[in-house]
Amino acid sequence: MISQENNSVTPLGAAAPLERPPRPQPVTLRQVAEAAGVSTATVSLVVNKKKAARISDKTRKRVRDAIRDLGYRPNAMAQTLVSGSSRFIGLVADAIATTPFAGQIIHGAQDEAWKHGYALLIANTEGNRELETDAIAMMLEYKVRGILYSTWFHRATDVPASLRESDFVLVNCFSAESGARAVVPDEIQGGRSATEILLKHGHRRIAFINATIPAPAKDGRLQGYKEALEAEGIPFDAGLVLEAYPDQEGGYGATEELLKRDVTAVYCYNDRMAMGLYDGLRERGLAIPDDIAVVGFDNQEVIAAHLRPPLSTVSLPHYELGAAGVRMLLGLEEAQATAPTKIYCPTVERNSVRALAPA
Amino acid sequence: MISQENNSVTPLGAAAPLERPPRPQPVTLRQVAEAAGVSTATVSLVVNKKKAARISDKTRKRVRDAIRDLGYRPNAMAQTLVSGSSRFIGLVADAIATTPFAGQIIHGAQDEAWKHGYALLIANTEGNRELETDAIAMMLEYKVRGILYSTWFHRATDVPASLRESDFVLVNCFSAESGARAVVPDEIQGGRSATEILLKHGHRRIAFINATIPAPAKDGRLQGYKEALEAEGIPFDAGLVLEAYPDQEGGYGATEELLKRDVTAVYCYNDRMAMGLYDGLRERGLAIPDDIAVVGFDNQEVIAAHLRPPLSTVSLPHYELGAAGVRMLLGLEEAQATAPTKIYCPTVERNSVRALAPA
DNA sequence: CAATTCTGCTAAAACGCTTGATCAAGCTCT
DNA sequence: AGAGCTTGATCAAGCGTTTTAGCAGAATTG
Repeated sequence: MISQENNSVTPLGAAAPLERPPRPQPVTLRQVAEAAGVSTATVSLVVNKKKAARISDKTRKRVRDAIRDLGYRPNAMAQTLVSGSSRFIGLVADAIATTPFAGQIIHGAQDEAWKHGYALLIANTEGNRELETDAIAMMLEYKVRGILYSTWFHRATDVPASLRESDFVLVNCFSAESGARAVVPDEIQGGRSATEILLKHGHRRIAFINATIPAPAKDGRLQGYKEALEAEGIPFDAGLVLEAYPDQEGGYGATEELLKRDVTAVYCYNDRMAMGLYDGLRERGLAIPDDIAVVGFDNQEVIAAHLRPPLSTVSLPHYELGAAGVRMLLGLEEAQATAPTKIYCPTVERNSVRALAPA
Repeated sequence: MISQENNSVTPLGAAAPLERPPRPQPVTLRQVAEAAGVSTATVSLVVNKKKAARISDKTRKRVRDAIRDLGYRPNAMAQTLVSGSSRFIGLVADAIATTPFAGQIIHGAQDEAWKHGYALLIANTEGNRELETDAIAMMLEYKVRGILYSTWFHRATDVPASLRESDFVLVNCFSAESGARAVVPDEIQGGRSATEILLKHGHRRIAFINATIPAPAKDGRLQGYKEALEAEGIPFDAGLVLEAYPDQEGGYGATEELLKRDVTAVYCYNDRMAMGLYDGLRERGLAIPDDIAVVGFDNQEVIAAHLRPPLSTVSLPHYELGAAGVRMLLGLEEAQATAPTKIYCPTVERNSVRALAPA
């Protein structure tokens, strides 16, 4: 039995639950109109700063005062009802927190949306198809201006049927079929850039530790590597391409094989592999960048910027992906009819590469 | 002057911009009612599965068929207008993408909100006070059920005035003044747990590398360390507490000092410092966990799980923070009147700690 | 000075939905 | 047979805005 001592009127005891006072009903347009002694139409006109409207300065001021005094806030729901479409953009993501990647897409989308007066409505589906359908339904019911459908790693996807009931843009993924607008990172250019970092420091024998798992990134980054070599007139040597699982353990495990290749530099499929490789190299007494230069891919800040030495890498432009997705959705940026729009992957140079001393 | 060639009816050239066909007006309740030959009231009743309503099975079916045929979706804005309060919960964050932390708060909040039929409306303020005010205003206009105000690291904050116009809960931060509900990680317990990992493996001389910058975490984690030692009857030795900037470089730089202390184990303020420390230790030829045991704090997956050896640490429960925030907002979980509600920080044991061989 | 144009403001419909009040039938009781 | 239920459905008001058409009076014009 709970003691009855808590019946005291204002319990100030340590564990007393917070009493939330009921909120007053929000102030409406009508109340403002009454307070200012004008019609609701007038108030609306003032609130929305309609240029065309003819309202005397006197009235205008009275209305504004009333608004301030009452603390009026327009009811966006009512506005939306009238206008037919909300100032929402929906973002459905398959993994919000697994990596910082999705966070950056959200961030970019949110900033850009905000810039154009839109708010972001997000839903996390964890890859669950049913959740996804529900999430899209919810967004549709809220009459979103459009939906950004995003994945945390670059891949092909199929477009859920209900997505077609709204405007939508695929972000960080694409669909083979029908003209769905999409924006993805330019993996090929990224791979080229990564390789070029090494090239421009004089390296000629450059290994590439690719991922084992199939993905657009796997193909694109390899292709970029080839293009960069070719541009320098270096023949592609398939023997210099290794494959490993794209994480720290994979990079670590590839060390042995790598060293057999007698290269002066390595380009890793991603930063996590580079991190593992650092360990492998160090265990064998090899110094970065003096004994071997390393570049990664992804620019995962927590890792790349703080490795010893800091890792040169190529950025996956997730923020830009989100922002570009929004622009495309709003029709501010044109989509290509035939293929996903590719976003540039910028180079980030740190200290894991050094000019090769002439032999 | 733009060339007129684009006037061709359907440009099919490779770079032709995608023509978006105008969307048909969404189907309304009224249209469904007409199609089914009933009143809108009836349709509303069956859509909302009102138990009390008396609708014959025949009618019910006709309505449902019409709904399906027309592809009707309720207009949530209209519903909200009527009901007065939306199914939105707002989340304002000061840094969505800087760390994975905010992502996890969002994730937890979104999952929990969804579970109760709410959608998450998010805004990123980047710490900008003006943006913050705008974001909150927007949420108020959308008549959110309440607002979660979150910070990416645990700290004191002051509550923006406009926040008080709505229900709100502070997440990962707290306010000294007035009874604002808040939920924060239990830093003390976390510090205790971290130390206990070491203790239970037989370590007695345990160093603590604390942060230099003041924060609830700094005090709490230290206090937890003291409590754990005390519980084991080990006198606190201030000489075993170092301080460094809480990142990789800080941890690396602390190595030297640490080794002068002649300890068998270290507890680092966070995983990033531990990562730096790994490098420092390795450079000096010391092996983890054999020569020295290490535990971190935060459980930053990308780092902790993939260091060599994987790092034992304590989790910062960001997901739970977000989820608990939502529950508290919805009144499903009681807030304490006097202090922020503290969320448990779970231990994550990996391989950076080994039982100390008896001397 | 009458005709016209401006100026400042309002009335009222519409947006899509919910819900309490109401109603017409068909039943079941005495 | 009439009173009283029950059943199945409709009516209509109202939620808080926006916006078009229109109106009264003042100012300008010829």
